[in-house]
Formats: sequence, structure tokens, C-alpha cells
Amino acid sequence: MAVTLLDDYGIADLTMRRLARELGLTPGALYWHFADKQALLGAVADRILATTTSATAPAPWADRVHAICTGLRDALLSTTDGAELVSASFAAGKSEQMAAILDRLTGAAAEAGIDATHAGLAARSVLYYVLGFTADEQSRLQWDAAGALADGQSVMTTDPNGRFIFGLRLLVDGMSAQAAASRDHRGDPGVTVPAP
Amino acid sequence: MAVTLLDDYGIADLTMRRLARELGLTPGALYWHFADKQALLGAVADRILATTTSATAPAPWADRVHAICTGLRDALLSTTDGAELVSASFAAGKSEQMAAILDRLTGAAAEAGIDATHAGLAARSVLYYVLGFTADEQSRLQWDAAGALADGQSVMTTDPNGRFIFGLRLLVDGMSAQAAASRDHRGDPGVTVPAP
DNA sequence: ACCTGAACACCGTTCAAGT
DNA sequence: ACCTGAACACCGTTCAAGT
Repeated sequence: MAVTLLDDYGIADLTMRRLARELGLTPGALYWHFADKQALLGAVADRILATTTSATAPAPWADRVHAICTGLRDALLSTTDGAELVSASFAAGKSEQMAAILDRLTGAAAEAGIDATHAGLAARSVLYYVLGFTADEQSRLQWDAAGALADGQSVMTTDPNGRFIFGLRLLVDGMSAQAAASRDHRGDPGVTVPAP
Repeated sequence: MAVTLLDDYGIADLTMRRLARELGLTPGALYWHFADKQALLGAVADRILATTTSATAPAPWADRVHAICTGLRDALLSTTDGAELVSASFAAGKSEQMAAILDRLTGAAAEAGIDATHAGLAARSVLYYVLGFTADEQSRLQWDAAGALADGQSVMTTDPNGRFIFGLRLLVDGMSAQAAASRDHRGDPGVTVPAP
């Protein structure tokens, strides 16, 4: 299975030739099952995310965003280089699971009160954050586990859960503010919460 | 020059061997100048961003964030696959220019009123957004220029500037809200702007 | 339907040796 | 100081041919 190979050796060693060898096949054999490497990686990404795609519980939108993003991060962290792989597959538009998650986040954004034109973008912004944060976190974790990183390493490694939800709240607060702005004077959502 | 090669053929063709050939050198020669390919790419990334690193004008923090991010996006869009390249170099910690931009954004976040522990994360979140958005935008632009994409393509390609600043405002609003929260009852920044 | 064999056109990196 | 020659250990992809 490709996922085991990924988990054991990382994304750099997840090559078509190596996977074929592990499966007792010839490299060319994989091209009967997948169009190219991108398609294969997309399938692996969707496998990693398979656990995440649970039901959309009928909760307030902010709670739903929180639940979706926490679940996504957990799934990414559960496998070696998971964040990097899913990030790449999402960027290439090769993950159906990520498309589904994007839809669910778009729904939450719309329910928050963001107009249809921008709800999708708000949802994407949330995903950029989750993928960026988790890829960062994971690379540090793995670098760390591999021996380096002297001691406490101070910031950026302590309390990753707290840091993650802080950043997530930044987006959620922004969505609230934006929704409020477009409610007040509709047609002109161009007003920012004023700086102190 | 590596940047010209990148601009003409894209990141996939920016290989050590190809670059060496273009320079009239042997592949091994590049390893006298750079430790490895990552270092070379980091240098190219910093070249692309060289124009951006202008002075930090003494403006309100939100305006500074806006200026920094707009300048960054312009620089990324100015070269083929610029966003993807810089994104990778930033993730690998190989771009000094991105480190400098991160510092400037951290300063802005601190000035917004976000405590020192979280200002860096807020700055990172902004960068995740700018890099994610622009990489998306650029891949669509290039796919488009390469012939595909039937017609108007509806959402996600129309008014990219407006969409970009909308998403950016999400983050800026979130920073304002978070700063306000930590001002009200310090020690507990865990309160969200309530949903409608 | 599913796979092999064999080829095509490449990669990044190292390192003795040259000038 | 800067570069070549030559090798090492790989890549992704295609495609006739086999079963």
C-alpha cells in the first residue's frame, strides 16, 4: 500500500519505481491504474483524508469551521509528510476530499453572512492557513524527531494546539467582521474594523 | 541567469543540469557556488523578491500590511511560477527576503495590539494566505494563457485584485478583533466576536 | 484486463583531477 | 579559486508484446 510506504519513508521516497518495487510490480504496471504520478498522489491524499469526511453536524458555523479544521489537521499530522502531500494535491486540484472540505467551509462562510461571491474565497483562505500552519508544524516535528533542534527551541514549537486555534480564530473573527460589514451597508463591504 | 531560465520555461525546467548547460558549464560547477539545489532556488527566490524590500514607511499598521502584501503579490506574479518557487523556499526556510517580510509583518501585528507570543503567528498566517492565494491565481493564469479554460470561467478568475484584498481584509479584521479581545480581558484572548 | 521488458530522456550530487 | 570528466544512483513515462 502506498500509504504505508509514505509513512515509513516520506514523500521524497514515494516514487513510482519504488512503489512498484514494494508491490512486486514493474513501474509501467502503475500506469494501467493511474494516469500519472499526480493522480496517484491525489489518491493517496484522499486516503489520508478519508477519516475526516464525517457528517456535517448541525452546529453554529464557527463551531463547524473549528471542527472541520481540527479534524483536517489531525489527519495531516497522522502520516509522515501528510501536510505537504495534501497541500500539493489540493493545489493541483487532484483531491476530491479537499474539494468536499472546501464546500463544507464555503457553506459555513455563507451561513456566517458572507455573500456568495466571497464565501468561497473565505473558505479557501481558511484552508491556506490550515495547510500552511500544519506543513510548518510537521516539518519542525520531523526535523526535531530526526535529532536536531537543541532544546526548548522557544517559540513556534511550544503549545502547537493553542497556536493553531489562535490563528484559526483570526480567520473566524475576520469572517464575523466581514459579515457584519456587508450587513450594515450592503454593496460596500469595503469597511474594515478600525485600528485603535 | 537563472531567473531568465525560470521565466522562460517554468520551475519544472529549472534543473541544475539545464541551468549549467544554459551557462555553458558542467553540472558539477554549480556545486562550487551553491550547497545544493535548495540553496540555488532560495537565491533565485530572493532575486525575485529583491524589488519588494523597500523602506517601511511610517503608516498605520493595517496600511503597512496592505502595502507589504500587495508588493509581495506583484513580485510573485512578475515571474513564471514565482509564487510556487517562493512558497517552497519559504517553507524550507531558504529565503532571507521572506524572513525580512515576516519580521515586518510581525512588527505590524505587534503594533496592532497582538501580544508578542502571537504576533509572529498572525504574520505567518498572512503569508500563508498571500502565498496560497497567489499560487492559485498564478496557476490559473498560466493554465489559461496556455490555451485551456473555455470562456469567462465564472468565479475565481474575475477581479483577482478585489478578491485578493477581500481575503487580506479577513486577516486584518481578525487581527483587529484579536487585539481588541486581548485588550479587554488580558490573559484570556479566547473570546470570539460572536456570530449573529 | 492486467502486466512485463525494454527503452527514452532525463535527474541531483560527488569528487578526483586539472588550470 | 573555479571548473571538467566521469561516474553513481536514481527518476517519470511510453508502449509493443505477452497471458
